[in-house]
Amino acid sequence: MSRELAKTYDPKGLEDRIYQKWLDKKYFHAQVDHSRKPFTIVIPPPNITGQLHMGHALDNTMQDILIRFKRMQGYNALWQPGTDHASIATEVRIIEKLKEEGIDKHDLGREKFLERAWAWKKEYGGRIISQLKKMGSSCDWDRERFTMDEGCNRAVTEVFVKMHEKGYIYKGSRIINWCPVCNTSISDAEVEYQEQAGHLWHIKYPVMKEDGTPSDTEFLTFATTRPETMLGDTAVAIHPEDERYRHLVGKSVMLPIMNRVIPVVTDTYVDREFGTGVVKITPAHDPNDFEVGKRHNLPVINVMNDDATINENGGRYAGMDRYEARKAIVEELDRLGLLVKIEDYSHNVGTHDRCKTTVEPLVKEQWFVKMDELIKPAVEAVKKGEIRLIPERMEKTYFNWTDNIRDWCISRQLWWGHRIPAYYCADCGEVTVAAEMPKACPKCGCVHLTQDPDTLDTWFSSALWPFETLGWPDKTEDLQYFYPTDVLVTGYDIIFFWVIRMIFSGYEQMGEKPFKTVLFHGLVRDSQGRKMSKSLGNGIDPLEIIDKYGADALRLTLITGNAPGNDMRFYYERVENSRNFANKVWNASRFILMNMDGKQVTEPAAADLQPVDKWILSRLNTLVKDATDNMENFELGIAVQKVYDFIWDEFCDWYIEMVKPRLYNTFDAAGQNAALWTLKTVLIDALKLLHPYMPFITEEIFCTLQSEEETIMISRWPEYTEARCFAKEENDIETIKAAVRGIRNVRSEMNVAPGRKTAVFVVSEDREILRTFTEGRLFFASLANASDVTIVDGAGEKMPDKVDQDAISVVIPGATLYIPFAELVDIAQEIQRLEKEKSRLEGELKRVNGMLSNERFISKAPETKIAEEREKLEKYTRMMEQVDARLEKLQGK
RNA sequence: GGAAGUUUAGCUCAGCUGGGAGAGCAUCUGCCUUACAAGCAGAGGGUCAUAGGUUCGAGCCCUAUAACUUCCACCA
Repeated sequence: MSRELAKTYDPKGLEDRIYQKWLDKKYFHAQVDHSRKPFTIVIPPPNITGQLHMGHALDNTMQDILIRFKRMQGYNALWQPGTDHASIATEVRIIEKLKEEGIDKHDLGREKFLERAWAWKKEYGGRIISQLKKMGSSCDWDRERFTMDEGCNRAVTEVFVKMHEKGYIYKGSRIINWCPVCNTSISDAEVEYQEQAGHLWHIKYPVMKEDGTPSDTEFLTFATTRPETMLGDTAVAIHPEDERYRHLVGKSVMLPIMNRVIPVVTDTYVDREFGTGVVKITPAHDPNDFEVGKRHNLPVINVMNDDATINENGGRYAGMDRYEARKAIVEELDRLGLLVKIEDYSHNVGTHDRCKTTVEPLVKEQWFVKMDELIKPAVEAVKKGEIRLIPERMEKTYFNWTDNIRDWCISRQLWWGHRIPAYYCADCGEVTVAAEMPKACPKCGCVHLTQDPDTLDTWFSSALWPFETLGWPDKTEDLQYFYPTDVLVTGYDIIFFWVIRMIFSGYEQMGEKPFKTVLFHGLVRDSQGRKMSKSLGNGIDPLEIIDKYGADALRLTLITGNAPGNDMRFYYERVENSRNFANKVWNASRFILMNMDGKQVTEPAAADLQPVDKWILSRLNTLVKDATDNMENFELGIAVQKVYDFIWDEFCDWYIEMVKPRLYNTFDAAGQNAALWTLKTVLIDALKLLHPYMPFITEEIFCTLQSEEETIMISRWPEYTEARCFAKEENDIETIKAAVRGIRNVRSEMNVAPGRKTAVFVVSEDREILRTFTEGRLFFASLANASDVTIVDGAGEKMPDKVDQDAISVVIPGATLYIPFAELVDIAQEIQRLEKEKSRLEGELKRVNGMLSNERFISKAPETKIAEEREKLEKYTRMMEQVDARLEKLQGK
């Protein structure tokens, strides 16, 4: 590769080229290697219907950072990719598409429908993958899996059969959530409650008299939000201790319209305080009523069809839609004089999270997973810290769900998905659960067997993802080596759907946790804090951002300034800033390359390294330690912020500027070499630290800089070393920086034209400080815009009188700087400036003295802290003396 | 009804185990200084929501309050 970089940073063209190179070189591929430690992440498989959105972008950026970091640290890093068939989401999309063509799913038939689905998968399944590649994701694409591939199918069947044998999976008639639009049952987790404005209808039923006829005068009044369900009422309930209704215990009421006599039952479920303290009981259409019905052996009368129209049990309302029926029934009750009143009422209505249709609780026969036993190891694991959730507070959410867990309804009346491996005998009705269809009914021996038409909840297969992708149910070497995985990165919004289910499945099937750590991130919202959604049209397409600013800039934007589990807002300004940073890195590198041009840069002798070189090497060394520590603790945003600050502030704005005079001094070859070597060394390590966050630009620069190296992505992660701790040099350079800042400050304050250079006198009694300035004289002069720097030993030499009188002075720790401005100096103003500095120092001294004179501080604070404060006291005292001396001189004039 | 989170500069947010309040953007001043105007140098701007408490010391820990957000439950 050439040793040149284009003049301006342009991610376009560069990123695709580099990604292709990585693919060609198989850098992402991981295989079992017992000489190295594995580090594994399985991707949350994106839906095949999906398009890359900001959530994916964030999720995958985080995973890629971790994987690249660990890979560089020498781990055998595997990022296992794949996609999810997304049963219901995909099926809904295909139905929509068929509808456009005027085709009904049922007319098409199951087989043809599945053909369409697989064609869909073929067409769109790869789209999201290519989009993930645009992000720079270093997944092992050779291992790409799909939740409905042959291996996953086997895993699903195996788990179903095994859990059925153990009694964890059963079929039962229970009240479930039904989506009348998608025409399927859904799990509790898929129900989303929405507050809706509705009504509370107060209705009365006539009490039955002794003679078996309904009373004209005695009624029981209650309130309901769903009057249409009265068609299925099989009782009216009151609280057993409710004095108001004691006389009605054991009696019956007449259910109007249906003209059915139904009992008055007593049940503690009834809240005496709410409404009239009377509840109508519809066991077939309300989960609570279902329970009441069971307790009192009430009949369950289902009055609704699957499409939420009233069925034949609803008498003359049969065939009517649920909301039409509601209206008509209320009207009829009104005509009958049984409608007492209508109140406005706002309440929560369960809707299907996919289509937002109001779900209908229905009694149906479905397959369930029994949760009480299965969940135990999953609870223990998090309690004992065997699985760590980040941030920790997610544990509360986790336990809130596990503590109130109910059996999981896993059967769906859908076609796209894993078909339930249960077979029914047409002759004797025997149910056989087996991996394959039995040749004959094991009970009656006949051959009239049919498979259950239902498929499984899409999360049933995702729950097995961490081990099925590594070869389970076979005992593969991969599984042995890469499982359990290390980190799961995902949004907190699917903790119930996915995280918990993976955990109990891992323990149940593997006898081992699926991952050690779960790293949660929040939602990426728009700049106004709203969720990005199609209906609002406020979504920002990551691909557009990549096209305009580059994947590196997008990645950096998503990972900075955000704590785990917190939502973030997306701003274009922030992407611009990230892009600007990339440009900064690019240009600094270009500068270094330009200066290296034609020169052989070699490791300098220790003596050739100047304090500035040691300073930046030492600062880098500290950065390596801090950033690595942060990354080990999953504090990715903090880590990269430190790298950012180091590169932009310390390296570019200070070190490069400090080193320029030496680079331009062609007479000192050794000094030049030391400077170039330091520049290059620091840049390379900084690039490495940045690589996981901004993989493309760092690769491009690294390879240009190190023409003999093929890639940065498997280069060695920098390590902290005592050999590069230079505390003294760090201190010295900080002093010079303080001097530079001080001078720039007064120059700016006094509006000195940048073109006007001035002499600077540095006066100190401290030999070390004198030496520091002597060694750094050249760059100090350049940074301070000085025409000439005179270093004066305050202990021996004397300042030239003229300078002393007409100069501005700046006090820094250990030294006083004089800048003779002649005509610009206004003594009164100068005194004022020094007085200001004096009062600042007084404040500091007051604080430090306050602490040090506090006996309790001295006796209780750690010694290092006390020593630190004593040093400050010393420093400020000296500075105060310097200011005082200067003031005395000026005022005495 | 239960729980969690948030409250820090004009805006959006960091602040990791308690030890002198930070960034980006925005604002103001001056600079096209031979890597970078996608830049450089300088400046202004904060009772860290409120009230208590613990501590030598609190943005950080504890208690209460307020506002906003989210999740869970679903009293018809």
